[in-house]
Amino acid sequence: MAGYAVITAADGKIGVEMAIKHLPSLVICDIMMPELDGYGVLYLLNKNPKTNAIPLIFLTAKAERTDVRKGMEMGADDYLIKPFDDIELLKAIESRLSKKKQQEQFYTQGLKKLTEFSKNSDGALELKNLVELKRIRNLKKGQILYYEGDTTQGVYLVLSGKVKISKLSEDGRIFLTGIYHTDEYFGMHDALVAKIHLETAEAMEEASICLLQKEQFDEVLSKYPNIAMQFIHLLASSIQNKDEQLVQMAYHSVRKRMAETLIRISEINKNTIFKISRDDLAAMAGMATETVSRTLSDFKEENLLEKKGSEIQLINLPKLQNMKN
Amino acid sequence: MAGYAVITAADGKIGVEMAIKHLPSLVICDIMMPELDGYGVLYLLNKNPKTNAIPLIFLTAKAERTDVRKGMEMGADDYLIKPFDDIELLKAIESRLSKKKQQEQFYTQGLKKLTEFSKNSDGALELKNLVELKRIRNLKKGQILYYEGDTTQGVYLVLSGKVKISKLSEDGRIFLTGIYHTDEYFGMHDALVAKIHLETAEAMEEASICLLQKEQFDEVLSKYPNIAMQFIHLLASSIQNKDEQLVQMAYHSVRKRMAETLIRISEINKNTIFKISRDDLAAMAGMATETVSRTLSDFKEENLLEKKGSEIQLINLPKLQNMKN
DNA sequence: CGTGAATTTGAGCGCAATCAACCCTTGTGG
DNA sequence: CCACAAGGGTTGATTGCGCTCAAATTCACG
Repeated sequence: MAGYAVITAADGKIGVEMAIKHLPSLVICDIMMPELDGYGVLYLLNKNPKTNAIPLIFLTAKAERTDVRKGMEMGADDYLIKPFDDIELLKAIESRLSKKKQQEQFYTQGLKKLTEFSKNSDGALELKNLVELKRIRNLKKGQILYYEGDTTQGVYLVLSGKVKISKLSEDGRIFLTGIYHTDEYFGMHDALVAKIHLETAEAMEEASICLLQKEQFDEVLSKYPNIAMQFIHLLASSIQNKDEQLVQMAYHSVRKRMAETLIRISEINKNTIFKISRDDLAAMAGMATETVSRTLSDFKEENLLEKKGSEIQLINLPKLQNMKN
Repeated sequence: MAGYAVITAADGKIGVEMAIKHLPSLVICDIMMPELDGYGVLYLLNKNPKTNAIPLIFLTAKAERTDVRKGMEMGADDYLIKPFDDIELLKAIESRLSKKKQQEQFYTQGLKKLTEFSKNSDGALELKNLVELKRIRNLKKGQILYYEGDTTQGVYLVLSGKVKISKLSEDGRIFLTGIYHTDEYFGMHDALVAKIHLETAEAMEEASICLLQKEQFDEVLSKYPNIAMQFIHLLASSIQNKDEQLVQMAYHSVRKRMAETLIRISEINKNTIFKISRDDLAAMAGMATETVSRTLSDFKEENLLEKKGSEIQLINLPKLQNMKN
């Protein structure tokens, strides 16, 4: 009655097949289903590059808080609980579809960045084709984009929000190798070298990212040297940073590493005030969370910074920069 | 009488000017001179990209061992002591010039690598012009190619031998960020990003390297995308290695780091037997030399490796790889 | 305003750096 | 041919930084 063309499926498995076949504008999905449950459907659709940008709404009787959480955290776009109002459902659908419209504007934004990226407009058109609306995904805070071991799909461009890239050490400890946000690219190393991700990508806050498919990315690079050059510069400066970090990890004391990490974060955020969890700080500086806590308290004592909750404000940057070892 | 065209200069300063102006095939130079001594001449000629591949012979009364050492270590190609035989001098000259001829063959070798490098032969010709005979330099063990803070000249290709790249931490400790040998490129990061070297390059053994000038390198990359792609891959995989190393530095015990470093070296040398000083090992693994010594002794106890002097032979690779933390 | 998660503080201890002495190899001069 | 530096490598003793485990406290969020 609302004018939508609807395709139905009897269970999760069939639903996924149908979705891949027909590529609908939106998926509405129950959780408790035979063959494959709703979480499975969401997982599979997210995994598949063809379908991972299709909004998905859960419509289910599972009303427990944890169920809702789980669904949202896995990347569902909405969560309706049975019994439901028809108005409610239609509103949710409209809201999702209009959000997708908004992304089209986003897309123009993203494109602008891409065209700026290649100063000489060679290849800009190609890049335009690369950044397809379909490839834009929204991530919730804490949502995982890919895990270590997942097969690579391509290179990602952050349109908004922040994404952290981490690596697991053998004994399970986490190390943050990078934080990326608006207009930055990540996943290049994995996509270009290995077929498998060696790192995990997780959204640090609500973020939207855009996938440049590997083959197409490769093609554009081969065709348009000036774009390739930009990426070479990007990679080269990243190597310098990492070398610098290696020296720091090797020889600097916890105090100095903490100071350096704080400065690095303030540079990433372009602000001396920022929010970050102690765990993330620990994973960036390669130390224990407790030690982070202690060191920050010390720094506060010494009037180098101010902190309330997870918000940190650097006060005495010069002193932090010249922290003795 | 031997048929050489000779240009003379009254002192070191004039000598350098003449050398830069006329670009001779060979320089013969005294050490004790007014205005600028021989070491200064050698330093300046080595520094200048136009003259740094010209062979230089010291011909001097300074006969002390340390003088000879100093001269040779700074990169002189020969050292004759006054009073000298004319035969002796002519032999030295011939030997140097013929060595330069040999380099022409080397040059063909280097070129082969370069053309192989770009599978599709696009741009091979350009690269050929890049690798000019003039740009090939021979380095003695321990000789410094550039220091942190020197201005960059371009990208280097190792033709033979090994070159180590190191970074100084603020308190003067050294960290090895990489070891490069035959057919590998280094100095890219510095040349492409900064105008100044952020790392020090030193020959670990007799080595010969070839300089690809920055502007020309840039041009070739811009013109020939497939070559650029190769470098992108190179850089990307280097980033992965460094990320891996960062995790190791952050969370692994000295024992584990030592094991990983040993394996890395054996992979670089493609051999389980290799020679390396404890200092270099320490600088690679980011620990104290004494600790390296101790750990190696432990490993020997456990039959993981054999060592005599600075030669190490890995015996139980699997156990080293699975070293517990 | 309650609840679970995040953060802070405390106590204890083990690993690896440091300082120091000693050993071994290598090359050199008498 | 031997003695003797000199540099690299090894071993010992000591110390303190930062990790771990544990408990208390604060924060965020519904």
